[in-house]
Amino acid sequence: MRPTRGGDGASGAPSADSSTSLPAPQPLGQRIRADLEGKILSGAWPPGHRIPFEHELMAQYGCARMTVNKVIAGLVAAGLVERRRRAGSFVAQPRIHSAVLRIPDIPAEIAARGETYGYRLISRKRRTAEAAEPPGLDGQEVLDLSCLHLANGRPLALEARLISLAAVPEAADADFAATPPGSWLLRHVPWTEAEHRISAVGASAREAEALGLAKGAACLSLERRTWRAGDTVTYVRQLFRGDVYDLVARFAP
Amino acid sequence: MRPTRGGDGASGAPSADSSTSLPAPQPLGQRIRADLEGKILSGAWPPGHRIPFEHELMAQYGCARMTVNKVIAGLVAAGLVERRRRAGSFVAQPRIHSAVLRIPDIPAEIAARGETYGYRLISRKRRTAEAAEPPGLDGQEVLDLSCLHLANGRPLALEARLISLAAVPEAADADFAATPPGSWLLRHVPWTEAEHRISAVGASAREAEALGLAKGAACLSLERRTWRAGDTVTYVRQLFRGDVYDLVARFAP
DNA sequence: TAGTGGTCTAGACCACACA
DNA sequence: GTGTGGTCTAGACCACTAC
Repeated sequence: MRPTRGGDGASGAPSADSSTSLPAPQPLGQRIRADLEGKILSGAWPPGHRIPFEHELMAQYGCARMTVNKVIAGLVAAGLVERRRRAGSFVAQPRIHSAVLRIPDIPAEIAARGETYGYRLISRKRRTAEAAEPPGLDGQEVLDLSCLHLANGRPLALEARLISLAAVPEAADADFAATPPGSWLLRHVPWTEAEHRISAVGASAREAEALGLAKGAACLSLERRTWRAGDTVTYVRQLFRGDVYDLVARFAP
Repeated sequence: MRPTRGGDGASGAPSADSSTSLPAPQPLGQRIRADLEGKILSGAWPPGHRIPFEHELMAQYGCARMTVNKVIAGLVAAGLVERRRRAGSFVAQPRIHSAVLRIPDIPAEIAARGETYGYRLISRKRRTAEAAEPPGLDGQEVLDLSCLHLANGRPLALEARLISLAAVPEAADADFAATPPGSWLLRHVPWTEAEHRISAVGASAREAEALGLAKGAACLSLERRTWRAGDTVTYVRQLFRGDVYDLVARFAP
């Protein structure tokens, strides 16, 4: 026995037939993972196809069941595979349904575009949220902020934000005249859940003026509610000029 | 030794002291996972905090290292934890930057809302894509489809789609008069990558007429390019009525 | 009822990063 | 060196479920 990698026996023959002189420097699990992913993503194993049983893969790769089990568990976590007891493991139906949407901090986004970020605080009020307002902040004391994000000196987005002072008391002392509230919150508040709503709306007269647009011009509205342990931390509505801002999501299963 | 769950020793006493008559029906790994997640999501362990070493968790839960290793690997896959050799494992910085955006099939989306789905094929042409067109289909033969999605009989979205006949030759024979191309493709074509672009635009005269809107009305534009192994499979632009359609993304780190 | 995945163990050797 | 995570093993018992 010449333990190639593992603790004792099994040798784990990295590749039963290393036809082209591959010393297989890659961990065996990763090689199995790459093999299975390749079969699935190339379409060789279409959705619904039953992948080999764990004991078959064990024999095929000459490894322990734990090894293939961990690999398949990873594929399940990645949404590529579904498992059913007694029946086997199957290639999952691809779900274009979900995509990873990058919603960067606006300052970071603008910097990434190579433009100069500008920020202006429009108003800052401390008040009690009313029942009719969108987030679940009824009756709570909130900080009500309005601000403008600029790229290369031109208005890009108008932001209206409520911060719960019950959830984030430190916000009362923060200097939002210099720091955008989004950036400040990202650094100061842990959160457990967020909901985004993306829609297209025509700018109101007031909004159009702030953004330098004509009334009714198409804008992208991004609303976000953030919770921590069931309590609403903040609600924000960002209104982007439709002519200069897109959201892009790149997704690989 | 009374092997409660594990193979041989360790006993793994599901709950060393079942003071309240809890038989701990939950697998130990899931309990550890829930404990660690709770600490992270509640903010008790803020971003950057070092979580206990594997050998510490082993001792704390009285289990094998493989068990805690698998748990932490899962947290890494979920983006909650980062690991550095020799240094330890750390709570990852939360990234609001990315959210899981559900982009369902339009028929499924409408059905989920409790409305009746309707579909109308507007045009179907077979032609050669020109160089100036958005996707990377220059010079390829494509199927050029235009169709309308309706909810409760009212127009909801206008769809323009190109399907590469090189990548999907079967599409030439598909009956898109009855089946929306998106649903057909989901069932027939594996894919490896997709890119979405979401923007707000004012409807053109032609688009406004198809959707029953006034010219210039704000619409949500969803563009999607889908690849398989580097080749563009399909490009689609769906134009939703801004007044009746939102995209919602719910996200937990 | 038989066979699948679900979970767990008590070790082991290795690579790597830091002191 | 020293200690961390990275990976792997050769078993084991259990729960569920399709047949």
